[in-house]
Amino acid sequence: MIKGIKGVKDILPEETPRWRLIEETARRWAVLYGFHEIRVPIFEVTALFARSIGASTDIVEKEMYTFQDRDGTSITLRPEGTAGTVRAYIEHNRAADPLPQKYFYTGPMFRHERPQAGRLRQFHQFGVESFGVADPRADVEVIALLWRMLSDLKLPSMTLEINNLGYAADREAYRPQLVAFLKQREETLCGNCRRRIDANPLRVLDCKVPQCRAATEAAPRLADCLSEQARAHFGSVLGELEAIGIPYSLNHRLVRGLDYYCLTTFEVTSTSLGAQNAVGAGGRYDALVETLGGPVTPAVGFAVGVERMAMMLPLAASSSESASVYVAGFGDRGSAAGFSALEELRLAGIRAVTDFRSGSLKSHLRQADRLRSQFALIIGDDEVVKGSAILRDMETKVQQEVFLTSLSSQVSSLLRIS
RNA sequence: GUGGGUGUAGCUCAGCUGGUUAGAGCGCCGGAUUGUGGAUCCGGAGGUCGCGGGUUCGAAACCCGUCAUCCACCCCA
Repeated sequence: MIKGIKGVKDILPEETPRWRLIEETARRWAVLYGFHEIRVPIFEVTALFARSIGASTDIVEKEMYTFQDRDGTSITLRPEGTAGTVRAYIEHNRAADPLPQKYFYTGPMFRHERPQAGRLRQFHQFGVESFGVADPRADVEVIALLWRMLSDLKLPSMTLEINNLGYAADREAYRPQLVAFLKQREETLCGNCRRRIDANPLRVLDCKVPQCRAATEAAPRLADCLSEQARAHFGSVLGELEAIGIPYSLNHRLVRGLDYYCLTTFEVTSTSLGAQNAVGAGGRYDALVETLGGPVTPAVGFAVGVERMAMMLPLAASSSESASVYVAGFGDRGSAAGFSALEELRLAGIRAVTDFRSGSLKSHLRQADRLRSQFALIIGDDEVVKGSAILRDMETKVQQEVFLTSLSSQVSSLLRIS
């Protein structure tokens, strides 16, 4: 048997209503906040991701699905959505358009990781990117959208954590202080963190190993090295969040795994998720557009994991999609008439189904019951002779005769009454 | 990449310290007087016991390997 690829899941019909609820809710809120949908390719030239996400990040180092195109160019399945959106923004010279440049996207992302609860190799994100506005209220707008969206879905036990990463120059000033501090306690750190001291010291602060946490408790804080502008920016973000009633908690250890973030970074987690507890995350990335060859453009955005949101939504929340009419045609003439009636109802916009395998009225009604149809349209040979059919209300068992010549109009009016 | 758990019917699982034709519940199909569903009763279909070796008179069970899957580390959405 040919099976699906490891870490790549089918989303079966039982689950798709839940997915649609998530996607429709996200879309509705994004539009409400003035964002417009963009659809970018799921694969790009490898260099795009390497340059934007950061060469020394885990994603680029070991998690990308990279392969050679037929002409030898290196192609990568997108591991996240920001890089492609920024590429499109630059390529189509969207900066020349004076309208607010606010985009949202949704679709599959790919990372070669070991599958786990809430972690897949093909997973889905919904994300937004807001280009061109350095004002802290742009950060708040994006965070508010994220928070309102998740609240609307009534996801349980969510917390918003936020931190200030400052500008690149701030981090350059801070880095030697942190490295010096970490080198002193190198012995107490986990192997991973020892390697990080040189590669990406900020990440040590985000390590979950208890010894590392304890060792970095007294570490110098980035917050103390921040420039006046960085502090001011973050201060207004927090102020505006309070003004519009969005609860947050400061987390000075919060360091995102992608290199392009600066100033505001945030993450929404839930305790009801398991080990992979991040529902969504994002931040400001003022240098990325320029890094990728575009004009200097401040930007801020976030992405949420659709699977992780789905995990927290009850399966029962899915709306029923049962048909209104089950057509029970039986006998030689009856089943022929039933097949015509089925098509006629559908052309009239009535959701109608049948089961071609069923030959007896009994098995038809059993199917109608199982499919939770509102009505059964019974057509046997006797009815065909009379030029009529019987419309049975499956719940009240009330039956009514309808004429085959005016079938769809009669059925629609009866459907409207019930 | 590193650990640990689990692989028996479509689904959830049982199968005692190795013993004959591998089971249950749910689901599915059919029947219980002639053309009326759900409940009940009866019957039926459906399984290379993940795969490959080995031990044994005999393996679903024990051993080795392998694959898959789940959870955790790591990392992140």
